[in-house]
Amino acid sequence: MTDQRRAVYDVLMGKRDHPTAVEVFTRVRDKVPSISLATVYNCLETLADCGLAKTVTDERGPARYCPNLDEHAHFFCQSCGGVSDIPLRSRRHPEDVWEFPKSLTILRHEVSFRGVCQKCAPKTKAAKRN
Amino acid sequence: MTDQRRAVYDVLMGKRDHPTAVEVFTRVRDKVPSISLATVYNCLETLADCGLAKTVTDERGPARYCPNLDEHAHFFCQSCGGVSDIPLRSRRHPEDVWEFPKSLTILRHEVSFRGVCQKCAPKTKAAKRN
DNA sequence: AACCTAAATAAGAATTGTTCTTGATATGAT
DNA sequence: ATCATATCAAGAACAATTCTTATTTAGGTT
Repeated sequence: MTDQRRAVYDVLMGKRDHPTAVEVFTRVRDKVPSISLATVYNCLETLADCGLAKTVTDERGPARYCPNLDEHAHFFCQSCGGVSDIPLRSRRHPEDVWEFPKSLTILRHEVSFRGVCQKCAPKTKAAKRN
Repeated sequence: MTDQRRAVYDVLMGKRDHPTAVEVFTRVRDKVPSISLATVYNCLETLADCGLAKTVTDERGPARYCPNLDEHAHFFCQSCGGVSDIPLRSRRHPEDVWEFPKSLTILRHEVSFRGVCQKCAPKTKAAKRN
């Protein structure tokens, strides 16, 4: 545990959103001004490997990092780019919906939903009228 | 519909796998030797926009293109990089498993599973013994 | 407390996959 | 045939990430 890792971890836990590596970088520089972006990438990867954070990707956009360790999916707003967590229903599993071939060993899954968030819904309707 | 789009479409339909843009490019050059990679990207994007193909992404790897238009998820083998389709159980929906906030308008979803395929399972076990 | 070794860091170059720019070509309506 | 619009090829540009190298640091051992 180094100063840099501690600072990256604190930044991630301090604000429960889904920052990119660059966003973490700008936030963490307040605490450790000398930190480099490469180190932020390294620290985030280390935290993810340790199970202290999750990596989230929206198509080909920058990777984002999520401090929520519960099993959950993600929602991406097409309009504002916002990301939010979607919880699993209790006692439900992806196997309830998808038919897994027995020959496959499933180790993890990543579920992403795309659409429009509440805040953006009015804008989108207005845009459709044009 | 141009020669290039037709050729890209034929290539995608001709082999039911999940090629990257570069793989499509090398296959399609047999038919249209003068085609450029940028045009392959354009054609694939056009096909995806028309609903004739789906775009599939595995974390930060290259985008892949899928000719299977049925609703399905994807499985990525961590060992060999292979991609396969996972069908939806009949009359099941993601809402059965995840608790969608009513405030969100869900337009589409993307579900990815990761693990080890049948072919790679023995190798992986052997590797674990080391 | 000084020393040692492996691991982590900073800085910037390099890489990867994709998108953009430009001028040339082709297509379809008039 | 002419013109407007869309597509194409070629390669430059771009964004996000990873790699390389030299330096620094953590943390265990004397």
